[in-house]
Amino acid sequence: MKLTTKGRYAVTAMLDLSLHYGEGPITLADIAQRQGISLSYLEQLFSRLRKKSLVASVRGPGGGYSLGRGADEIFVGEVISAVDENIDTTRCSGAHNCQNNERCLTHDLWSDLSNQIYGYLNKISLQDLMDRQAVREVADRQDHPDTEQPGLDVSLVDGSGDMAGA
Amino acid sequence: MKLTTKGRYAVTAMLDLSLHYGEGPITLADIAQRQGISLSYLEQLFSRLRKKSLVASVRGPGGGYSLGRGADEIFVGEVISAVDENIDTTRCSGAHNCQNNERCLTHDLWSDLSNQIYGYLNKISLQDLMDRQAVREVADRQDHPDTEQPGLDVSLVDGSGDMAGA
DNA sequence: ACATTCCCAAGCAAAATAGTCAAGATTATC
DNA sequence: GATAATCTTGACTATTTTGCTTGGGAATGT
Repeated sequence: MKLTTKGRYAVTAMLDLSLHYGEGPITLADIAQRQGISLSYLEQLFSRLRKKSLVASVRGPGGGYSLGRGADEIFVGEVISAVDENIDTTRCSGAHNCQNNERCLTHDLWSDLSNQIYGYLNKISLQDLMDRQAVREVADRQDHPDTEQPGLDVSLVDGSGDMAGA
Repeated sequence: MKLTTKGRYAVTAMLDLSLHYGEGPITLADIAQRQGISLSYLEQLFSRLRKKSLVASVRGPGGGYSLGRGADEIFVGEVISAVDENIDTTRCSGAHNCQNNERCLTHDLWSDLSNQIYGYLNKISLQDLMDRQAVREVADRQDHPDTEQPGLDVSLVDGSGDMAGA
C-alpha cells in the first residue's frame, strides 16, 4: 500500500484549493508557497488530478486551478488514488498469484485492510476537512504569515476518533 | 505510513508459526520454504519480533521459534509495528512541526487515519486469521505441496468487510 | 567434535520517492 | 502582437527505502 508524501501533498493542495474557493483560479505558485511544496512537484501531481477531473485549469495570466466539483463531492480517497497509483495493500494487487501463482497465506487480510482504509477515506470530503476548526486555524495562519498569533497554542487535536464521524 | 512487504512477511511468518503450533519449535528454514521468503531476511524480521517478545527462540539442533504468547493474544497491528518502525501516516510522526515548525494543514487527518488503521489491525489476532477458512486451505496446500487439490477453486474471499468484525 | 540452529552487523542492487530542469502551449493584458 | 503569466509535459537526478546477501559469530543437542 502506498500512503506517502505524494498523497499527503495532493490532499493538502486540494484542501488549499477548497479553502480559497471563490477567489478565482488559484495558481500552483500560491499553493507551493503556502503549503511549502515544490512547484514542479505540484505540477506533476496536478497533472494527475486533472486527468481524473478532480481539478479544472485555466491557462494564461490570471489563470490557475479550481476544484473540479464541489468540495462536498470530492473525497480524500479519490485524491490519494489519483496520485498514488493504488491504495491496495496486497502484493499481487488484487490478483491471487502472490506465491507461486497461488494465493498467499495473508492475501485476504491485506485485501480486507485495503477495503477498510479506502472506505474510511472515501467518507471524508474536502468540505468535511474544511469544517474542522483546527484546519481553519492553520489556514488562517497561512493566509496571514506576518501577524503573530501567540494565543492559539491550545491543543487542536480533535481526538474524537470516531470511524463514521469523518 | 509504511505497510510494505516487510510487514506482510512478518505477519505471514507469524501466522505460519501459529498454524504449526504444537509441533515444537519451528525453524526459519521451514518458514522460508513454505512461505517463499528469503531466510536471511526472515532472520532480520525475527530479530525485531523477538525484541518485542512476540516470538521465543530456542537455539541449537531441534531449535527454532515459537509464539511468544497465545495466538489469540497477538494482534496483527503489533506484528507490523514491530518490524515497520512506525505505522504513523503523519510526516512529523506525531509531533506537530510538519511545516516550518508548525502544524501542517492536514496533520489531524493523517493522525486520525493512523489511529483508525491501528485500531482495525489491533482487533485482529493471529487466532482470528487461523479461523478463516481461506487461510486453512492455503495452509493445507503449503503443508502438502505434492498432492494436487483441483476441487478447491471456489471464491475464498470473505467479503464481509465489517469494521468491528475482524 | 560437529552439525544445526539462532543471532548480528555490514553492505548492496533495484526500486520508489521526491524533486529538478528544460521546453513548450495557451491566453490575458498592454 | 509582444510580453508575461500560467498551465503542460517529459526527461532527468538525487535520495531513501526495500529486499536481500554475505559473512561471520554464539549456543546447544547429539
